[in-house]
Amino acid sequence: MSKIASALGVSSATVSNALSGKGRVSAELVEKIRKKADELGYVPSSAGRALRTGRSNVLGLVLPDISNPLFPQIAQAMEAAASNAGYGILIADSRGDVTTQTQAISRLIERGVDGLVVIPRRGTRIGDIGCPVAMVDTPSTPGNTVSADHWEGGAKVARHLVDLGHKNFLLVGYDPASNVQNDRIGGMKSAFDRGIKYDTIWLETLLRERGEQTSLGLIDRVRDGVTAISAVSDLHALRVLTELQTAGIKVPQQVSVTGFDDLIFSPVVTPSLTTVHMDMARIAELAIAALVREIEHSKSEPNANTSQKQNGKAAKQTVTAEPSKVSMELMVRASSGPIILPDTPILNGKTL
Amino acid sequence: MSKIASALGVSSATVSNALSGKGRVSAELVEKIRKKADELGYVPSSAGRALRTGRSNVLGLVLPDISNPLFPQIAQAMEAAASNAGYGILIADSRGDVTTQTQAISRLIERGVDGLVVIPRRGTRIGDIGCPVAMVDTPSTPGNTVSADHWEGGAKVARHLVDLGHKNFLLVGYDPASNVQNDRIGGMKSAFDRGIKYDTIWLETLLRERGEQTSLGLIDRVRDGVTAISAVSDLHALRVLTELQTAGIKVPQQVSVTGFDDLIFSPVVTPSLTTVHMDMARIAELAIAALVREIEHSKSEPNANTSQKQNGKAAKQTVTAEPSKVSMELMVRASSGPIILPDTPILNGKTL
DNA sequence: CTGAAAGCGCTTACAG
DNA sequence: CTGAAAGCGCTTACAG
Repeated sequence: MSKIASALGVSSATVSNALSGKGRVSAELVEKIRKKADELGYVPSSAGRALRTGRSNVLGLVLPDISNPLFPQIAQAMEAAASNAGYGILIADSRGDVTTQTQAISRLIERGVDGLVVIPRRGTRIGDIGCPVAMVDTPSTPGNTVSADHWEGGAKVARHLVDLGHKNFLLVGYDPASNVQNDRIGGMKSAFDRGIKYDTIWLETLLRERGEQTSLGLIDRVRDGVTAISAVSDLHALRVLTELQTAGIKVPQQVSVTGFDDLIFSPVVTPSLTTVHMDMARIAELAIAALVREIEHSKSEPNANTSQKQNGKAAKQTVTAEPSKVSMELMVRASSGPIILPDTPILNGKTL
Repeated sequence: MSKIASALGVSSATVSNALSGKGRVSAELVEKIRKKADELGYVPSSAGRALRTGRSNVLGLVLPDISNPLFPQIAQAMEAAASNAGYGILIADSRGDVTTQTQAISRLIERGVDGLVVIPRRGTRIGDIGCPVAMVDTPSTPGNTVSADHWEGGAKVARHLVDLGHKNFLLVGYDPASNVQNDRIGGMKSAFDRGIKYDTIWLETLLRERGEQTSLGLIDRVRDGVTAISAVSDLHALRVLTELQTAGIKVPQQVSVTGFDDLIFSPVVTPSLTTVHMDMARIAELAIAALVREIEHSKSEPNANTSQKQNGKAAKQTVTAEPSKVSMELMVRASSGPIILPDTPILNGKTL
C-alpha cells in the first residue's frame, strides 16, 4: 500500500480510502490508484487490517466428527454462506470428544476468529467463551441458534408409511443419547395412532457387542410381520436395505425402507432411498446471519471493547436471537411403497 | 500483553520473551508472567503476531467439490496434520469450476494464508500464485506434490479378482477426463493378461443422457458372461451392487463387485464391499510437511521478501520436492469371491 | 478532496 | 537477565 502511495505521490490514507470505496477521494484519483494497485499486484494485508479493525473476517466451524457423512453438506453450506457474507471458514474437528471440542474452540479463538459455528457433541453446553457463537442442533436443545425440525421430519416419513398402509414398524436408531436421533424417532412415533405396532432398536450397543458387520436380524423381524423399517440415517437405511436384499426380501414390495439426510448415495442405489432432506443452505445462512449480526453489533457496542476478557468474566456473547427451526422435506423414492406381497411366505425356505 | 506488562511492572518485550519461551527471562519471572497471563485470561493476538512475523499460521485447503464423499476423509486428515504442525485450515470449495477455483485461491491468499493445499479440478494447472502450494493429485499429473498410487490400487483389485478365477470383467468409470480414474482403470487393465476379457463403461455421459436413476443394464452384461465388476469408486460399486441384488443376482456367488476409496458405507452394506483404501493421514502429512518446509524455508530466504509480488512476476514458489507416491491398500471383503454358480442360468426368467 | 499522525499487538535486534 | 524503540500494514479521526 505504501508502495502504491509513494509510486503515485499520494498518502497511504488516500490509497486506503480509494481502495475501500469510502468515497472521499476524487473519481480520477480512485481510478489511478486502482490501476496502480492492479499493476503492482497489490493484495491488502489481512493481518494489518485485522490488527487495526479488531476483526479477522474469519469464522470457526467446530464439528463433532468430520468423517460424518453429513459433513460435506454442512461444510459446503457453511462455506458458501460465510463466503457470501464476506467471511472465511476455519475448520476444527472435535472428534466426538468433549475435551477435544474445548481445545478446538480455544485454538480457533487463538487464531482470532470473529465468531464460531458449533455443531456440538451430543449434549454439550458451551459456556461463555468471549466470542459470538451459533449452535446448530435440535430444536429440543436449549440455547441453540438454528436447527432442522427433526421431529417434524420423523413425523413426515412415518405418516407417509402409515398412509401407504403399513401397520408394523421397526424403527432403527444408532445412538440412544443423541438428541437429534431421539427427536427423529419421537416424531415418527407421534405419527402412529392406535393400531400401529412398532419396536425400536439402537445400533450402537448392538454393533459394539456383536461387531461392526453383524447381521441386524432383520429377517426374523420381517417374518414376524414388520413391513416398514425407518432408520434415523440413510447410512443405517442402506445397511437395512442391503441386508434385506441379500436375504431375497423385495424392497419395497415386501418391506419399505426409509432413511434420513438424503446422503449422496441415496438417490443412486436400487431401489432409491426414500428419505428426509434438510435444507442445509438455509440452516447455514441462518446460523451465519445470526453470527454476523452479533459481530457487527458488538462493533458498535461501546463497553468492554478491550480485546481481552476482563478477569475471566467475559460478557455473555452467545447469539440470543430466537432459535430458528428449519422445516425438513420428505423425499419419496422407490424404497417405500404399499405392501404388494403381504401374505406370501417371505423367504423361499433358506435364510440368508 | 501490555496489560500483563504494566500489571507486573515489566516491559512487554519481557512478557513476549517469557510467554514464547525463548529463554532469555529468569525462571521466576516467567512463572510470574505466566500466572498473570492466566489470571487475566490473556489470549495472544494472532493479528499482531501475523503482522509482525509475516506469517498467519493458516493454510488454505482448496477442494474441487466439498460434497464429494471422499471429502470427509481428506478434510479430517488435513485438519489433523495441519493442527499437529501448528497450522489452522481455511477451506474453500471450487465447486468443480475452474474460475471458481481461481477465485477461491485468491480469496484464500487475501486472507493471508501461508500456503495452499490444492486438490485440483481435473487437469487444472495452477500457475505461480506467489505462495507455497502443495498439489494432491495423481502421480501421472506433473507438478503434484503427493498422491496415492491409484494405478497400483487398480492393479491390486484386478489381480485379486483374476486370482479368484474371474476372466470376464466390466470396468466402471465415471468421468473419462479424470486423471485419477484413468489411472485406476489403467492399473486394472495392467493386471489382465491374455485370456481376460473386459469392457469399460463411463457413467457420466450415460447418466446425463438417460437420467440419474437409470439402470446400468448390468443384467445383460452378466447374462453375456461378466462375472466381475470393478468400479473406480465405492459409490458406483454400491450402485452396481444394489442393482444386481434387486435383479436377484447373488453377490459374490454369481458376480463379484469391487470399489475404491473405502467410503463410510462400504464396510456396512451386505455384502460388505471389497475396496481399495488410501492412507489419507499419510498423504495429508506429506502434503502439509512439504508446505511447512517451503514456508519455513522462505522465511530465511534473503531475497524478494517484500510481501508483494514484484510486477506480477512472483518468484516460483510451488513446492518442488520430489512428488511422493503413497501406496494403496486392498481391503478384501465379502463382495468379491470365487464364482460359485458359474453355469446355472442367472435369472429365474424375469428380468428386474 | 487530501494528508499527517496515531495506534491496533506483537517481536526482534540492540543496548545496557 | 531486562528494557526502550522501531516497525509490520492498515484505518480512522482530525486538520486543512
